[in-house]
Amino acid sequence: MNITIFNTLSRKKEEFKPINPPHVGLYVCGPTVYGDPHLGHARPAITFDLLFRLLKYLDYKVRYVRNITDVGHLENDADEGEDKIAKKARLEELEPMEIVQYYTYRYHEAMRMLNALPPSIEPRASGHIIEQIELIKKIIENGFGYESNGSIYFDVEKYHKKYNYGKLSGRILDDMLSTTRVLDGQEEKHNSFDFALWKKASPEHIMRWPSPWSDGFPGWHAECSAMSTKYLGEPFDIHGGGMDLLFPHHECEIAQSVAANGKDAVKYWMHNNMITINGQKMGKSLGNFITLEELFTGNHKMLQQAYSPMTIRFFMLQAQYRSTLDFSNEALQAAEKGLNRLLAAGRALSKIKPSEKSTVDVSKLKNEVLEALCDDLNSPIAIAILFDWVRNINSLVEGKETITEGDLKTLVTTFNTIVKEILGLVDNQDEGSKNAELTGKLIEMLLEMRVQAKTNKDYATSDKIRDELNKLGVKVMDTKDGFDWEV
RNA sequence: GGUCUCGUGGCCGAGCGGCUAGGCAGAGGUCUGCAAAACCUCGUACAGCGGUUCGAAUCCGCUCGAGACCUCCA
Repeated sequence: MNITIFNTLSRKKEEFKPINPPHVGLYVCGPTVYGDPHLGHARPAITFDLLFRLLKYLDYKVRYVRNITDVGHLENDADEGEDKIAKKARLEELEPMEIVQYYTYRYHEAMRMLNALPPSIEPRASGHIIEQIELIKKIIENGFGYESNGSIYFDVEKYHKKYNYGKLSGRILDDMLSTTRVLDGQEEKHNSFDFALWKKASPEHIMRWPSPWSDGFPGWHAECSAMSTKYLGEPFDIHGGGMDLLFPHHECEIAQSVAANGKDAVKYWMHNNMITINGQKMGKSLGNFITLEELFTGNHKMLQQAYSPMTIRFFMLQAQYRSTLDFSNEALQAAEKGLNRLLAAGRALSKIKPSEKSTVDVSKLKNEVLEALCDDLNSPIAIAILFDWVRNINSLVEGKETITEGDLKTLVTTFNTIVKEILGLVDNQDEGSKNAELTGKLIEMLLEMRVQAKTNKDYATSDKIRDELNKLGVKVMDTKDGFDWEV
C-alpha cells in the first residue's frame, strides 16, 4: 500500500517514495534536555512513533534517528543568551552533564510509558562536535560562513543570492531585511538573521571544545545537519519535528546542508502541530505547560484527575497530527472512556464462539484502517473504523452476529495487530505479571461465590461481594452466563 | 506590522463539490433481582454575508472571530 505524506516543502500531500527501498531514513528533532518532559514532547514522539510502526508494518527497513540536544541551544535565537543547559546547571549547581543525564533519563522514562518505541539511534550533540566542526569547515570553504571574533556565522544574504533561503517556512528575506534592523549587541553578525555555526565561549563557559576558530561550542542548528547526514546519508527520506521548529531551526538546517553539499538533504519534511490549552499554545513563557509526570499523577492545578499514559496516547491519536489539539479535562476524560471501550472489546474477542457462517466482513477491517493510516497518518479515521468493529465484536459476543472459525482467527489477529502493534495502544490489564495473574484468580474465586449466592437468591451476600470489590477498584459486570470484571 | 493556519452539533474531533465519520456527554428502549456493561433508536451541525455550480461544510470574495511563526518552546 502506498503512503502519502504532507510535505511541508511543497505544502501538498505527496506519495512517499523511499530513496533506497526498502530502506527508510527517518530523522526527528528530539528534546533539549534541560527540563522535565511535558505534554508537548509527547506529540512528536507519538506522531513519529506511529509513522515508525506503520512503516515497519509495511515491511520497510527503517532507521529512526532522534537526537538529544545537550549543547548549543541558547536562550534566544539572536545568538545572545545563555546556553539552556549551562543555565540550568548554574541554577542547580550541577555539572552540565548531570543535567543532561538526569533529564535524558526522565525523557526516556516518559516515552517508555507512552509506549513510544526507542529510536534506532539516539545521538547527542555533544558527542558529535567533530562532525559539526567538519560541517562548518565545508560551509566556510564554500564561502557561506564568516568569522567574527572567534565565532562563525552563516551568511544568509550571500546564500540567498545563489539558493533560496526561506523556501520551507515561506519567509521572504527582503521582508526580513526591512522589518528587522535593530542590531543592539549583535555587532558580530553582518545581519540579524545570520545564525551562529560556532560560538566562541566566554571564559566562564563550562561546555567548550577546541576548534580551528576558538574554544567554544556549536550553534544549535549544526547538530541536526551533521548527525542526520552521519547516520542516514545524504539525501535521506523524512525529517520530522514540531511546527515551531519550522523557522528558524529547519530553515537553517536546509541552508547548512545546501551550503555544505550543494543539495538538499531531506526529501520529505513533516511537522506536527501544537497542543493548545484553552485555545492557546502551551509554552514555557506562557506558564501553562503541564509535564507528563503531572499528567500521569494528576498533580497539577488544572487537572481534575490523573490520566494514564495510554489515555494520553489515545487522546493524541484521536486527532490528526497536523491539527492543533486542544487540551481539556473533558476531552481527556472522553478519551479515557473511549479507550477503555476499545480495549474491552479487544479482551472480549476471546469470548466469541465461532459459527457456520459469517455475518460480518472481516476483510474490510485491515484494508480500511491501513488506507486511513497511509493517508498522511489519519489516525482518527483509523480509530473510527475500529469503533465500528467494537460494535461488531460486542454483537458477536452476544451472538447477534456470527462468524466462522477462520474469520474469527483473522479478526483477532488483525484487531490486535492494529491496536497494539501499529497504534501502540497496550492494555495494561493483560500485562501478565505473576501478581496480576494471582489477583485475577482471586477475584474470579470471589465472583464464583457471588454467583452461588445469587442462585440462592442471597442478594445481601452477592451485593456485598460486589460492593467490596468496587471499593477496591474492581468493576463487576454480570453477563448472561456468569460475570465479567475489570480493574 | 509581515507571513500563515483555522472557525463543524453540549464537548473533542474527521470530512476537502453530491452518498451528510467516530468518541464522550444527553434522551428513550432491550437485557437484568438490582447495578454495571453491552446492544438498538434519537440530535440533521458546519462563524456571517455574497458569488461560482444542476448541487458547497467542502471552490472564490468580503466581514467578523481565534490562533501560530517572525523571541525560548515539541
